[in-house]
Amino acid sequence: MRRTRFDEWPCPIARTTDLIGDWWTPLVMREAFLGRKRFDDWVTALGIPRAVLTARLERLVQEEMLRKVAYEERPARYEYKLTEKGIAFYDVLAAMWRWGSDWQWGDGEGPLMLVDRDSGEEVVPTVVNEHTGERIDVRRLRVKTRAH
Amino acid sequence: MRRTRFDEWPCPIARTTDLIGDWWTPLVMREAFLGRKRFDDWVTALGIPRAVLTARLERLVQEEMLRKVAYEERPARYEYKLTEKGIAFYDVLAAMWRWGSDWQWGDGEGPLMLVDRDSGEEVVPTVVNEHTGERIDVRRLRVKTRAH
DNA sequence: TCAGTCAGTTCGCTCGTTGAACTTAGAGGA
DNA sequence: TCCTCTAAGTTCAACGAGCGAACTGACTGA
Repeated sequence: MRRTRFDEWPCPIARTTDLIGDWWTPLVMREAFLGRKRFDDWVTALGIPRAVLTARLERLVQEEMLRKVAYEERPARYEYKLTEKGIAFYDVLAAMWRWGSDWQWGDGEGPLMLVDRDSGEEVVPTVVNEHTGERIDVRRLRVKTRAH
Repeated sequence: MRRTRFDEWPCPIARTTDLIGDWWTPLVMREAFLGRKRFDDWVTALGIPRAVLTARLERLVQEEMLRKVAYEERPARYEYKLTEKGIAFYDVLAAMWRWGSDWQWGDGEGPLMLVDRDSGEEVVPTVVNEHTGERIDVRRLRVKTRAH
């Protein structure tokens, strides 16, 4: 049977899960942020099967996270550019980066760090409440239907 | 063939992808944050196939995001409690929540909101640099190996 | 005795992922 | 002319994973 789809569920976590629950997809986006634009860039960098990459890129284009642009006409050659929606997705990767660095290494610190390209200072992603600037305490949270 | 594993890759995004790339897993965690503790709670709330839930709970226990605790001896009955690592994972779900709310609905605003249990005020997750409190600009980022 | 609860397991079916080979359209060199 | 190379895919067989439904085992309560 077909995998249960979540992309019409009325919950933002469910819809996002539907997208990144496709195996490889977050890594395809990670590579896009590292500047990969072409089919073989991803194949080489990730070792992703070509048929899978075809499917993932198609989905990401359809979701308007990437835009497929011809950079050569004869023969037809394409590259994939991040859209505004795709760029915004970096926040999700940054949260994964932080949690993964904190908790997925035995000694409590991952081997890689993010730094500012100019100043060289470390950038440490953290999730806060936009209104207060404070970290979010799940135990004080409730879900509410937005009035329309 | 076996799905390519990312859980030993030296990148926090890859390792986190390996975990949440398992179909259903982020939703299992979402339900844990809503207070689900027992096997049939998840089956009822999500409609997840029982065999899949068994596999997901096993993985989450092995990853130490949930702890399996007997709440009854005869017959043996278990519940699953969030650990510190599991609670920390909320940040990833919050980032997914925010991005999903902003971008996965046509009109730019999801149907649900997070509010403070006491004050009733809206809580809007956002990802910032912990050192500056400012949003992260991907174009100014570089990845660096941590010196050990 | 019989229905109900809970936490799973088992099963047959289908879908998705994998690695390798192949395709198509052109460029550049001997 | 022929050969090799590049880029962006497509095709294919094998196999692992997800699907729904039915079943199990240990108990409880009517």
